[in-house]
Amino acid sequence: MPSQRPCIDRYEMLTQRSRYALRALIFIARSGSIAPVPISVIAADQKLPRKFLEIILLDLKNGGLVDSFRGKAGGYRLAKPASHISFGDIIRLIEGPLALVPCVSVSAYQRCADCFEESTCVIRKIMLTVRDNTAAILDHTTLADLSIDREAA
Amino acid sequence: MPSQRPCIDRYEMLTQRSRYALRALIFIARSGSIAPVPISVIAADQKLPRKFLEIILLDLKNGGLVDSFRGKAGGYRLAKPASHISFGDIIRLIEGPLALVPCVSVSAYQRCADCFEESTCVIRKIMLTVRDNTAAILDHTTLADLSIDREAA
DNA sequence: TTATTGCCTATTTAATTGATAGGAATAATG
DNA sequence: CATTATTCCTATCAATTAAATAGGCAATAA
Repeated sequence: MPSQRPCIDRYEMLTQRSRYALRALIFIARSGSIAPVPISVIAADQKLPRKFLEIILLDLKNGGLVDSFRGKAGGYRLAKPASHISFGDIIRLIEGPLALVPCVSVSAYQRCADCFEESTCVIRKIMLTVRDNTAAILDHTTLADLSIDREAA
Repeated sequence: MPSQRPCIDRYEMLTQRSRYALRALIFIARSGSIAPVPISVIAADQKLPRKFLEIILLDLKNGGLVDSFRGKAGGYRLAKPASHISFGDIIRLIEGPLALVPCVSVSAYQRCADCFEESTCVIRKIMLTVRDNTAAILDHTTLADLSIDREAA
């Protein structure tokens, strides 16, 4: 085992936050309910840590993906039609840009600190291709594509 | 330096380690030299922190991507033809699996801890598509595709 | 023998991740 | 009006990681 890399697990993967966000939103979308869904219901059904989920749903609210309602009979509801909320939207909001290097990010472009010549950088060229492909897939798939009947089909 | 993290807003991106590894290997490949390239030359040309680069090159050596030679006239050399070393090889070695969730990783598969039913998981379905596309791109591009004349073309 | 080079072990600093805790604000309802 | 079920806010925690630096050991060619 190399010195600074003791464990075998993975580091560049999606965080729990993002996975929880996806699961929560998919659950809300599938519930089809017009009434807001309380966090306790989401947490119980999806077996997610309730308090942690609170923070995530707050981010989703601040990001404009859900609306929330306080007090009794409160909860969370999609802020837009399910067909207008893509995986890309969710992941960009919770996780950050899809790009693997800052210089190919559309949502948060930044020149690499030690870049010599961006236009001829071969790393950039490949990472741009990867980003575009990833974005095409994630932006194309929405919460509406995941309804229960599609699932059964 | 205000921060140890040159890119402040993004977290799932490639680490510096991976970028440094790519740049070092590209430099070695482009040098075309049969004689091993000393780390001091790589670090100076690419402006990489020398001691940090040592650790990275050691990982690349242990991973079978470079051969190293000690002593005077020592240094590093590609362990295989450039056409046999892909971006995917390098990134998997230094960064980890390409997959965004463990359950779609080929090199390090692991069932998600709280997975209900892998076969019907819609998150998995999409992340598998992303992984396959990413892997296709990164595994298809090798260090031989980055020669200087190609660059100029 | 000596200069040059890679190799090894340890340490440092700052940040992030995942999570928990306690309470305040808000709203429906008896 | 009081109760109760909610979201919202602030703070904290432990563990892990990234990025880098430092110092010395080991090998090897000239």
